[in-house]
Amino acid sequence: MKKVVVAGQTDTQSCADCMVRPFAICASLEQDELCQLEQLGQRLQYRPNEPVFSQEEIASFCYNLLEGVMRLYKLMPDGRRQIVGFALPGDFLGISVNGRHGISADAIGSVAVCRFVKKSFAGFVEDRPNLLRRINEFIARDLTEAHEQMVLLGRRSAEEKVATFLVKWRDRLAQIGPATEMTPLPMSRLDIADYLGLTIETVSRTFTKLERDGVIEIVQGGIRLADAARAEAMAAA
Amino acid sequence: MKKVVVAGQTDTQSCADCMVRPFAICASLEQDELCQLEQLGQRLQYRPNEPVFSQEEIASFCYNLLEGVMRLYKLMPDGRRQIVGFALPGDFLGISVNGRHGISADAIGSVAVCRFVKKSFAGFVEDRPNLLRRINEFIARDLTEAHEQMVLLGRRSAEEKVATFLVKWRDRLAQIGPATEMTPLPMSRLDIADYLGLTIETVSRTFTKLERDGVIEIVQGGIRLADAARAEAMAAA
DNA sequence: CGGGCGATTGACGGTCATCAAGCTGTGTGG
DNA sequence: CCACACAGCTTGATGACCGTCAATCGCCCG
Repeated sequence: MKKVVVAGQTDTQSCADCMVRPFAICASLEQDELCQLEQLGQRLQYRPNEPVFSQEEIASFCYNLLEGVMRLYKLMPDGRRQIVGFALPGDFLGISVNGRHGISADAIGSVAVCRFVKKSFAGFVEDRPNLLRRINEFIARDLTEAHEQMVLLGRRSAEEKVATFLVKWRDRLAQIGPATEMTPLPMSRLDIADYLGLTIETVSRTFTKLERDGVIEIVQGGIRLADAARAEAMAAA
Repeated sequence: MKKVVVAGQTDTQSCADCMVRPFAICASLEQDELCQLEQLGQRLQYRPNEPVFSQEEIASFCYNLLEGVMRLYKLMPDGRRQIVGFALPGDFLGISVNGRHGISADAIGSVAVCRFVKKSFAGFVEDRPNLLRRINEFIARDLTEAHEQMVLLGRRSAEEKVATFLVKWRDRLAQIGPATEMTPLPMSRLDIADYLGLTIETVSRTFTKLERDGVIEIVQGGIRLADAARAEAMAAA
């Protein structure tokens, strides 16, 4: 029986049968440590488009994403938005540099997280170099991806941006789940536009152009990479 | 007497009188640890435009930047370049995620670094949670700055990009050295263009426009923020 | 059936890239 | 001492790419 829990309420579910553990920071923990950490975590569920934390907010918690997809973004004072990443199960969120969140995070569809009070989590991490190193690797990976995204934003054309996004998104999904013929796109066109530094219209036009050119096929809720080789060529490096 | 050392040669100089220690990861070390680390580090000097490490190269070393400015960048197969950051004294470089460098790094002017063999450095860090946490904070800060740079690249106009760059560069210099009336720009216009996702012509035009508008004054080797308030308004958030 | 939201398509214009000169300062050699 | 070369920077003319504004479509759901 699946229990539906709304944000703010807790659930009791064991780390033992956590699907994302091999992908999460928890993979660096021994069995007994895992039990200790379990005491600190709280399982929460968020509904579509519900905010999880916000830019400038005091960063009291950090999160393991268990299920669903989140958008991570920054807003400018005049409302312009830049999505800096999409989070998938296994991702660790909420690291902050000055006690406040540098970005905002929303659920895209339904989302389940494992939430920790930052202070107690920090205490747990304190003298566990294994876990510290694992967190290190996670941030370093994020930084590497951020560098690649800068290349995309600063130096690629609209068509290259869209193709690159689709190829990388497919690859990320393949890493955490079974490979599928169809690549689901849970985020809206507007989300994609704000991720790629484009407008929604340009994204839409580029999708249809790629479809006309036989590179992709647009299907309900996602796309199919009809000519993966050509898409990968556009995404080169 | 100042000793000039070229890349590949060593120098013996003590961490005790290291100017950048308070800004570097070393600030988290006790006196005795500092001495141990000193055994592992090697002081090296690089000439203007000399590469320090390169994308895809096996990452055998990591570096503390002691003096000078470096450009950190990624190259696309067709030669397009995106500068992902400029490094200043105190910065820690060479973190890699898969054993290979994700970016390239050059000296811009003359540069001095403290170089460590990654393996021995990793051994030193191993069971020093203080240092691990400090490195964590450094990467997290880099990631936060990367997020801000994504907003700039994806969502700001050319004028906003240049103004933002100048304001932030001035602020960074102020943090590690004495505040000065003139803001030196050791990097070329092309470097600035490749950092902001623009062409050199657009950067040049924007500089002259900002000067005509009384926002900046272009001087030998740098600029003066004539109307800092207006520049900061353009850089808002 | 009608309302509403997300996506698509079209017409148009602006911003910034491209191509091409010309400029400025610095170093070099006759 | 001046001509010259060269690299970095600036300026100008032109146009492409993508943003803006607006209309329409398709789909879901009440």
